This record gives sequence, C-alpha cells and structure tokens, in this order.
Amino acid sequence: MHNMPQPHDHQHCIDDAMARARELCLRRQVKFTRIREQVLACVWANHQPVGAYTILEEIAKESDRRPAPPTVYRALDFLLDNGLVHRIASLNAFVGCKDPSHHHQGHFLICRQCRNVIELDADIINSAISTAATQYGFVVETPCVEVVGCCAGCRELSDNE
Amino acid sequence: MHNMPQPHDHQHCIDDAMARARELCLRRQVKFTRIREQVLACVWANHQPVGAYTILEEIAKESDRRPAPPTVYRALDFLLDNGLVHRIASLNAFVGCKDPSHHHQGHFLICRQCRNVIELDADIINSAISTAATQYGFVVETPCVEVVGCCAGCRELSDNE
DNA sequence: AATAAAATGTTATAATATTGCATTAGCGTG
DNA sequence: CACGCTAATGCAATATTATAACATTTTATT
Repeated sequence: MHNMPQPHDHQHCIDDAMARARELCLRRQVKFTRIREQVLACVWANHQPVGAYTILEEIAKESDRRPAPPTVYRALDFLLDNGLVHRIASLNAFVGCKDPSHHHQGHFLICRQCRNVIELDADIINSAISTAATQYGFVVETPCVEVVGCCAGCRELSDNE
Repeated sequence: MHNMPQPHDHQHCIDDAMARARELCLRRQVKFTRIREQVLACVWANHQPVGAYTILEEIAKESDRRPAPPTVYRALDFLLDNGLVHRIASLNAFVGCKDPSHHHQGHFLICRQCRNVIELDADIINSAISTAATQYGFVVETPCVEVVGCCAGCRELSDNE
C-alpha cells in the first residue's frame, strides 16, 4: 500500500481500499452502508480527484437510481470523518486516502497533465511548516498542502516528444 | 510592510497596499480602474479572507450601485494576475498580497479563531515540499499551502481565560 | 471625430454545497 | 414480536461560488 501513480495494478488498489474500509468500519463500529461503499468505490475508480456531482452521475449510471446531492455529500462526509477519503480544496474534489488507519491531513502532489494525485505525509513538510509558523507565534492544527506540478510519468512522456 | 496580525495600525496597511497597487499598475502599464480599486480596498479592509459575494455587497453599500458577479470576478482576476491578491482555495476567498512586486504563491496561516491570515513565503517550506516531491519524481510548479491553526493573539486571549 | 482594444454591464446559467424536514432501516429492550 | 429510539437516507428547495456569452461603454490613439 503506497502512493501509486506510475503504472500499477489498479484493481489491486481498489480491492485493497474497499477491504480496508470494510475492516476499519467494523472495528470502529460504524456502518459501511451501500451508498458509502458506492461513493468510496467511485472515488477509488482511479487516482484522479473526483467531484461530488461526478460521483452522483456514476452512481446514477450503475444503479439506475439517482442519489440526491445531500446523499452523496453525506456519504462523503462520513468517509472524510473516517479518514477514508481526502478532499482536495483547490479542486473541490475527492481522492481515496492511502492510509485511513491513522488520522492525518496528508500532502498532495497533483499532476497538471494526467491529473493523478500522489498522497504523501512527509514529516519534513510538516516540520517546515511548523518551524515557519512558530516564528509568528502561530500554532499549526491542520496544514493543507496541495502541490500542482508534473509527475514522473508525464515528464517521461513529454521528454520523448 | 510585513505579515501583520498582532495589533497594528491597519489604516497604514490599507494605505500602503493601495499606494503599492497604484504604483505597480502604473509601472506595468495596466489600468487600476475604479472597480479594481474598490475590490482591492475591500480585500484590504482587514486581514481576513473575503468572498467575492461579500465584496459585491460591500461595494453595493458604498456606491449604491450593485456590480454583477462577473464584474467583481473580473476585477479579482486582474488583481490575482497582477499578484495584488491571493486566493485561499480552502476558503473560496481572497486576501491582499503583502508583496505584489514579485510573483509568488505564498503560504498562508489561517487562524481558526479570529480568521486572520498571515502570509509567508518561507523557503524552508518550499524546499521541504520540493525535497519530498522529488522522491516521487514529481516536479513542483505551484505549491499551495494553507495552514489552519491558532495565531499568537488568540492563544494569548484564550490563555487568560 | 473615427477606430480599435480593453473594460465593464447584463442576463443567464453552471457547478458546488447545504438546510430542513419526511421517511426508512437497523437495533436494543421490554 | 411490537415498540420505540437512533442513525441513515430520501427529497425538495435553496444557498454559495463561479463562468459563459454577448451588448455596451470607456479609453487610448490616430
């Protein structure tokens, strides 16, 4: 279980993520209901952030029942609360969390080109932020780091042009 | 000219910001029109991020003419392009830029309590991000760092409770 | 004054998100 | 099992943020 992008067996990502979610909900005694499962599956369909209304459409396609926006948002809220997905503020979109077992905000590398997101949780970034913040007497609670750039795969591709 | 919050003469901030803007637009040969000036003044009214529609309302109050949303957004786009304001993605809101003379994305410390924003541009953060990103072959273009926490002033206040 | 470019006005609408209330499902207790 | 409680979902309406498309006005320049 890692941060992916770079060619990989994505079905494995999905299966893993769903299994982890099921297990985690069991352990926490919270309910992994159908809609929550559908939404999570949708988020994990790939490593690109997906918007709430896209999720809604996807579910409408699959299940010939169209959930209303609040239904999707509530499922997303549940998943966010349980650390199963992250929200990318700069994109108004959601990605699966690579490690829901411990709460963390995570840092996100967003490829401008393929739009894939790599999730990190780099101590070096957190401490840099804390250090800088401390100089202003500011105590960090939740850092939000969303970095747009170009991933290895895409640079390789454009190099070969 | 610095990052403020902590009690300070805010009129000075405003005057400075407006003067810098005027001068910078002159130098760049771009127009600092009335609506742009109004929007910038609104953003600088305090150190809290302000939403586009709030700006719209403020201007409606002052000038008994209500600009339409695109008018405000276009002014904001101009100000963003010229580095005179920053957009805080996680809040869908805008703050004045402390140093419009050179382009930079900036890092933001957002106080959960008073909602004031301190703008930094800390090399230590940028290099931490680059270092972490490089490990995944990711090349950073525009880092976006928005940190929620508690500022010095607010901690002092709550300590005295 | 004529013209072109830039800026603004105007209307409509898209995209994202939430509120409030009705209904249903799941679960524990008597 | 029936009851009642709580959590979850359904549903309608609406709030909030943002943009598209096109008309008009302003400005700078000739």
